[in-house]
Amino acid sequence: MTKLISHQIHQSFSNMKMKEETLMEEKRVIKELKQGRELVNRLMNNLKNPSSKESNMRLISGILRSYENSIVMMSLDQKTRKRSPETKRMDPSNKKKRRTSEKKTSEKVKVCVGREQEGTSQLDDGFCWRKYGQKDIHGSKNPRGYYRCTHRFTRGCLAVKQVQKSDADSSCYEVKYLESHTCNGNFLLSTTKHSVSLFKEEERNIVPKLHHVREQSEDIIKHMKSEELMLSLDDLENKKKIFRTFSFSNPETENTTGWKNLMENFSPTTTSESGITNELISASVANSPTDDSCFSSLKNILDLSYDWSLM
DNA sequence: GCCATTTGACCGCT
DNA sequence: AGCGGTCAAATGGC
Repeated sequence: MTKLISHQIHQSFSNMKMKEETLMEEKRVIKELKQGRELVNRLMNNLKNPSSKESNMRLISGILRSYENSIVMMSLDQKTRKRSPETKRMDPSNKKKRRTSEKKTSEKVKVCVGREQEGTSQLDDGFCWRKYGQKDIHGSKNPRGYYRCTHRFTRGCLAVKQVQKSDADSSCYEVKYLESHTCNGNFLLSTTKHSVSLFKEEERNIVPKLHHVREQSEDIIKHMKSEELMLSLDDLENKKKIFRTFSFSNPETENTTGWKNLMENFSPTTTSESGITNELISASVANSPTDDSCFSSLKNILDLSYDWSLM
């Protein structure tokens, strides 16, 4: 009895912790926006007094960063706040309605097939996942497992995957990835929304090594464009005669034709080896997010080393 | 005791 | 109304 009570207290503390985290998140957003406002004021001063030594470009970069961080934090906040503990079960009369227009914007990406790992029902794709649900799916023999990134609350990573055992081949799993990992803290990578992972029995032991390489080269990657990153990985993979993961970069910053050409050059060897169909890749390209970002456009201008001091 | 998983309930969408 | 995705209390393993 006392054990049960203490456990419930513990759970309540966990819920309180979640609430605290939400409040802290709000404060961080406000702080971020205030910083942005401050930078705008300084930029305006600069424009009024051209003699000022402060770099306009640096100020603009700061403003963009501030807005981007706010957007990231707010989108996370909306998703995690869908249902609070006190709105459920505690007081059934105080049920909170879900917002109707809040249609999930995650890009449904891909289905890929993997093989069962001995002694575990999980596929090791190199990331840490936490299961948060399981559902029997209408018309399917096997239930679907719902996983999210372990770092969802600590690093705000929104990556989610769905794993379902194939009806046709019980040793195979269909894995669907929604959203991408942002837990590496790399915003360039965070805009890489689409990824396909393939899991083969003989490749599993290579996965951690690849992640080690990825972490080590994080600083280098920050200064690389996505295409370069892909090609580097491709090169790495070719050297080892393996292929496991490739990422679709965000077309916001890419030329679409160039992107498709790249994929066409990229896919023939990999697809034949891995079993992924060209249709899948085409669909993935077609599914690429199209929402335009003013920020990325501005960033492009900045990247082109536009001389802002001339303003 | 802590943490991950399980599982029934909740809720939006079609 | 039924389905699929998510939540969170309960449970189990270490």
